[in-house]
Amino acid sequence: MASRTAASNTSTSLDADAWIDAAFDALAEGGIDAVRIDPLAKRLGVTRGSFYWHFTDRAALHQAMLKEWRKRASYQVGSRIDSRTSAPDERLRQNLALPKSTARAKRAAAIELAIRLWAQRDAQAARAVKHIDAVRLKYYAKLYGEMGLSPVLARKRAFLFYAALLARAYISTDDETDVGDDLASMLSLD
Amino acid sequence: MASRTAASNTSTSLDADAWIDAAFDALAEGGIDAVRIDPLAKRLGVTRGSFYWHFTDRAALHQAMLKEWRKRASYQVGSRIDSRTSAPDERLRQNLALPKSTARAKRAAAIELAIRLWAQRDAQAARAVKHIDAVRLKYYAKLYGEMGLSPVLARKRAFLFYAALLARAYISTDDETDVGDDLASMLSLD
DNA sequence: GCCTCGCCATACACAGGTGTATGGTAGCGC
DNA sequence: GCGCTACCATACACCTGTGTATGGCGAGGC
Repeated sequence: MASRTAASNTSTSLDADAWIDAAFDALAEGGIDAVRIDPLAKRLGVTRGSFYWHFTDRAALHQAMLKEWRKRASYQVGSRIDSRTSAPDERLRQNLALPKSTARAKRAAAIELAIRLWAQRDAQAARAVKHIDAVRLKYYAKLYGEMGLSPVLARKRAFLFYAALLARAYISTDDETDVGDDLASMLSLD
Repeated sequence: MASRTAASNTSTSLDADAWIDAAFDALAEGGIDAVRIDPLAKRLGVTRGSFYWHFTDRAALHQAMLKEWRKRASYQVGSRIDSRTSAPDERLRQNLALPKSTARAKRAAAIELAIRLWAQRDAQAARAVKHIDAVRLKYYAKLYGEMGLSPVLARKRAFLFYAALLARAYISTDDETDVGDDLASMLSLD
C-alpha cells in the first residue's frame, strides 16, 4: 500500500540494515534523540511492527548503529584512497582534498558530530568515538612516519592533520575564505 | 514548597536568565531536543507556569539561548586573557594552555558541539555559528598579523590554530597521548 | 487595608512516542 | 494445498511533553 522510500528495496521486505540506514539519516538531522521508531517507520513506509521484528528495543537500534559506524569509520581509514599506489604524503594530501560540500560529505560530518555529542552522555558511544579517533590518529601517524618523521613528531603532526580535517567540516566558514587547499603546505605535505 | 536547585537564587523568584542557564545545562547534556520545558522546570523546582510567564514559547527560549551564546562567545574572544599586557604570541599560547578537562571547559565544549549540530537544521543557529567562527578567526588572524605574518598567511595560521583548539576539545584521546602542549611549536608560536 | 501586579501552581486538551499482544498474509518446502 | 515461517499491521495502555486558561498568593503603592 505505502510506497517504499528506500533506495534499494522497492517492494520486497525490509531488513535490519534498511532501518539502520534510515536511523543514520535521522541521526544526521536531529541527533540521537531524533532516532525515533515511529518517524523512521513513516519514512520507510511501514509501521512499528516491522521494527520490533528486527530489533528488540530502541536501545538495540542504537547499539547496532554504533557497531555499524565503527565498521564504516574503520573501513574508510586508508581505503578511501587506494592504499597501495600512492606515497604517504600523497595519501594525506588526497584526504585533505576530499570533497566537503557534497551531500554525502555533509551527511557524514553531521553523523560524526551527532555521535560525538551523543558520546557525552552514553558510555558506549564514548568508547566508539575514542576507538575511532585512536585508529585514525594511528594511521595518520604511520603515514607521517613513512615520510621520515620521528614517531613523536609524527604523532604531533597527525593530531594537527586530524584537527584540520575535522575543522574543515565543522567550522562554518564562507567558501571564499576557505583555506583548505593551502593547508597542505602547513602540514609538511610539500 | 519545592527547594530551588539553582546556585544563585535560593528562595527569591526566578528570572529569565535562570531558565536560560538551566537550558544550557540541558543543551550540553542532550542537544537542543533535550531543552524541554518540563524537565527544566523540575530541575529548577518550579512548574511550567513560571516558564510561560518569562517566555512565550519554546522557540523563544531557543532564540534567547542563541542570543546569549553569541554574547558570551564574542565576549570571551580576547578577554579570557588580558588583552593589554600580553604580546600576541603569548596570548595565543595562553589560549592553547586553557584548561580542557575542567567541568567548565567540558560544559562549554559540549554546548558548542550541540549548537553546531543544531545549526545543521536551524537557520538561526547556523547564522550564529557562522558569525562566531568569523569573529574568532578574525581575532586569531589579527594576532598572527601582529606577529609579522602577511594577511594571507595569518589567515591560514589562524584557521589551523582554531582547528587545533576545537580538536583539542572534540577529539577524545587518552590523556597520555595528549599533544596539547606541543602544539605551540607547530603553530609558529616559538 | 485594599488593590494591583509580578510570579507561579493547577488543570485540561491534545499530540506524539514506546512497548506489547495479537492478528493477518504472502511465499516457500515438500 | 498444508502448514510453517518471516514479516508486517492494528489496537491498546501508558508516558511525557506542549500550550493555554485560570486561579492563588505575596509584596509594594497609596
